[in-house]
Amino acid sequence: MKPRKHRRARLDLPRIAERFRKKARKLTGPRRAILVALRERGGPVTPREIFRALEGRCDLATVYRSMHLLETMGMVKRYDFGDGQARFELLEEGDDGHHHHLVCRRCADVVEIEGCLMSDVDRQVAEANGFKAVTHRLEFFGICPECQGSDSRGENVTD
Amino acid sequence: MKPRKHRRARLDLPRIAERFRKKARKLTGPRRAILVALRERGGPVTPREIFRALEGRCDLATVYRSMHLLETMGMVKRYDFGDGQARFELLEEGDDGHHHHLVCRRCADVVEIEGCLMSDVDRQVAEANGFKAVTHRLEFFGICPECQGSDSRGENVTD
DNA sequence: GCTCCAATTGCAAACGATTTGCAATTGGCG
DNA sequence: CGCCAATTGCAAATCGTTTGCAATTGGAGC
Repeated sequence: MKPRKHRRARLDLPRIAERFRKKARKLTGPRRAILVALRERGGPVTPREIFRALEGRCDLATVYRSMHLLETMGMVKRYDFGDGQARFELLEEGDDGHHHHLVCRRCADVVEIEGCLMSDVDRQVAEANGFKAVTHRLEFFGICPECQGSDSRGENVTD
Repeated sequence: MKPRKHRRARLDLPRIAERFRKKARKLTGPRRAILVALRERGGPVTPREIFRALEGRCDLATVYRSMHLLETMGMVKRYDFGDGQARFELLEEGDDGHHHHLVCRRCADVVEIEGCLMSDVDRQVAEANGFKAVTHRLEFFGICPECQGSDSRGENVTD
């Protein structure tokens, strides 16, 4: 069995209900289910995957709407692996989710890269170009250990 | 007038025709026009922008098909700024196009960042995780000098 | 220059991810 | 327990991109 690749954020429902209440939002059945599904996975998940995991307990449109809400509430972070679908990762409260991923081009398996290797590059880039509020988007792509043996073509995640 | 932000690759038509011929491809009117449009811009362009620049001289589907072809021929490089549309940049022969961009979140203006600041990070990431053939995708986002004065909300390119 | 045929194109329909309008449903505060 | 704004499901709409197909066109060979 492979080692766990993603930590599973706690799901402090009372605290979450609290955060919803503060914004006059409801902690509904579908939303609760989505949060659970997100925690189950730990890593980045596509809306469709969440939808499938929910087995009819919630509509796909609702998943999308919920992801938007959770994103604005800072409860999930959106990632883009360049394959045309968004991915969302549950965040611990207070975590800004700034880290990067290493994605297998064959099996789409995702490894979390610890720590942002680019701490001050944003600042350098900002200064060098007169920009403000510079952030970046960085993801790595490669072939994972399991896929290195298998012969060339598989599903391609990106590039 | 703003300084030019992107170098304009030469358009050595005879040489290009040569490269097409070698692959039994035709250097057609639409393709020639697309190449010219790409050179005009210099920087990353969306298929739709190319289409508009061509003013009916070629269908949008043809633009897409051409971009695929040019990409496989190594004549353009595809970039993803996370706003749901692809961008393509004309490459000089021999250039692998590996550089990054700084995109204004307000006006979508793009500045080229010289040199890849991540020369050996790919290798480090590969080794640390047992992956092979690791590459990365990195783009910066911020607010450009021109947009820093204008008050908050404008069109949002990403994030 | 002219022929011929594979490569290419335009057009319209198909697609897949995501968004939205709307009427029916539902949390949660009073 | 009731009310009402927030939310949901469903279907239709959007948007970027791809594809099927019949008509068109480069360019290699004559």
